[in-house]
Amino acid sequence: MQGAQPVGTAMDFDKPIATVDVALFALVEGGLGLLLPRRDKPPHAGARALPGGYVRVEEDDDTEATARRVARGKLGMEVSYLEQLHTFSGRRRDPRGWSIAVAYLGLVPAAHLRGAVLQDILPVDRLPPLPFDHGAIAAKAVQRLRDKSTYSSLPGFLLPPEFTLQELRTLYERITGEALDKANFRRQVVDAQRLVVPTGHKRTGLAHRPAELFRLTAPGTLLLRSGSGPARPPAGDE
Amino acid sequence: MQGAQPVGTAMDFDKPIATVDVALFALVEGGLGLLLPRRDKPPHAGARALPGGYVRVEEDDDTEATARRVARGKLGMEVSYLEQLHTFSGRRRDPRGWSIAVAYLGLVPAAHLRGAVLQDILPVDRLPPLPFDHGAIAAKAVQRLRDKSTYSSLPGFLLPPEFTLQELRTLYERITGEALDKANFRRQVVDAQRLVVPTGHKRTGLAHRPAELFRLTAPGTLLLRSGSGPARPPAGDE
DNA sequence: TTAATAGTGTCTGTAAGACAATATATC
DNA sequence: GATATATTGTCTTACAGACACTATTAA
Repeated sequence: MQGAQPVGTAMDFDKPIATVDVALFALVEGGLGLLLPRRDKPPHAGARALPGGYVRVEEDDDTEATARRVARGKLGMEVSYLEQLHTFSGRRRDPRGWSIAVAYLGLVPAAHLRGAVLQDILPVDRLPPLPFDHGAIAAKAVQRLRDKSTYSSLPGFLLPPEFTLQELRTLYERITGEALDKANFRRQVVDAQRLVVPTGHKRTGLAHRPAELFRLTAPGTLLLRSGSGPARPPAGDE
Repeated sequence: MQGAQPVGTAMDFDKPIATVDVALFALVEGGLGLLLPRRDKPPHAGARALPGGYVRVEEDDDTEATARRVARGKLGMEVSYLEQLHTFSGRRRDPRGWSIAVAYLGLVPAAHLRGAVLQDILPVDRLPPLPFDHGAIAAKAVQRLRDKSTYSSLPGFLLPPEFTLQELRTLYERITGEALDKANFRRQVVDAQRLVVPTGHKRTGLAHRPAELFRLTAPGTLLLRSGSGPARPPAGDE
C-alpha cells in the first residue's frame, strides 16, 4: 500500500496514520440507533461505516476537537455528550497502513436531527458487517453505553431536554434489555441518586393523570451515584 | 520547534507524533509505587517521567505491543497485567509538536525486580512534578487502579504468585485507603466472588496459627464479580 | 364513571458490615 | 500456657426488588 517510501524527513518517517472515529447514538423508533453514513471516499467508498477523519494538526486542538468536528459535520449540530472510548491501532486495521484510531462515543437527541441524517441511523441490534475494525468499535461503544446505563444518567442525553419518567425508564429498559419496576426506578433516579429533577411542567392532553416533566440534574453533566451509599464510582473511564 | 517543514510526501505531511506512555506500578515498602526513571534523551533529559517511546511501525503490531516493549525495556521482565488507560493528545503537551500518547497501566510484582529498578519506583502519594502531561496521566492511572480495586482482583498482580489473605487485604487497604474487616474480606474474596483460590500451602514459621496461601483464580486473568449478585460490570474500560 | 397511567406505601429477601467466638501455630 | 493471628459464626441494618394501593386526568 505504502508503495514508494520516499525520502521525507527523518522525523516524519515511520509515523502511523492518526484518525478519529465516532460512534454516535440516537433513538430511532424508540430503540437505540447508531449513525452509519455511507463513505464518500476510498477505502470502502459507498460502504456504511462510523464517521471518522484524519486528525488535522493545524485545525484541531486535540483528538476530542477532531471528534467534535467530525460529529458536527455529519449531524449538523453539536453532540450533547461525548467521551473517549478506546484507541484502536495496528498494521492491519486500515489498508492505508499502520494506523491509530482514537474512538469516541457520542449521544444526541434524535428530535433535533434533520430527516436526511435519520436515514443513516441503524438499530444497534441489527448492524451490518462494517469495514475496517468498525464492528469491534461499535460493539465496544454499545457495551460501554449499556454498562453506564446501569448506574448513570447517560441515556438522558438521548432524550429532549424535558421528559417524563416513563420515557426515561422505557429508554433504560430498551438499552439494557431488562424490565424495571416503575416505583423503584423513580426512587432510585429521583430520590436516591438525584439524576433528574422536576421542571415544574407536566405532560397533559393524554387520557390519564399527567406526568411530571424532568430534566437531567446538571445539564450537560453525567452524574454518578454521589449519595451516601457504597458508591461504585466511575471505575472505568471518565 | 518543527523548524523547517520540508517537502515530504503529501501523505506524511501533517501527521501527529505517535507515542506510548506506561504507568507501571509495583509495591515499595508495602505501599503503592510508580516507576519513574530519569529520561536519558531530550526533551526533559534527566527528569523523572513515565517510561515511553515512539510507536515503531516496522516493529510493533499495535500500541499494546509498543507498551509491552517499553515496559520490558525498563523492567527487564514482562508485566503481569497491562490495560489501556486513556489517550492524551494535543498541540501543547509535547514540545516536539502535536502529539498523541496512548497511555497504558501496568502491574508487576516487586519481588521479581532488579535492585536498580527499585530505586526508580516512587511512592504514589508523594510524586514530584512531572514533565509533559505525565502528572495527569499518573493521576488517572492511580485513580483507575483505586477504582478497580474495589471490585476486582487487580491488586493481586502486585503480589508474588502465592500470598496470604492478610497480605492481600492489607494491600487493598493501602491502595484504597479504607480499612477492611478481616472476616468479611475473606468471604467476599474467597467465597462470594472467588477472586482467589487456596493453593494448599501454608505460611509457617511465625508465632501464631499459619495462614493458608492463595493465588489469583485464573492466573493472568482479571476477574470481575461473576457471581449471582447485582453485578456492577466493567463499566468503564476493559 | 371508566380507563389508563402517575405516583406512594409497604413487605420481604439478600447481602454488607460489625463484632464475638473459636482454632492453631510458636515461644 | 501465653500470645498472636487465622478462621468461623452470628447479629444488625440498609437496600433492592416485588407488589399492592391511591391519585388524577380525559373521554
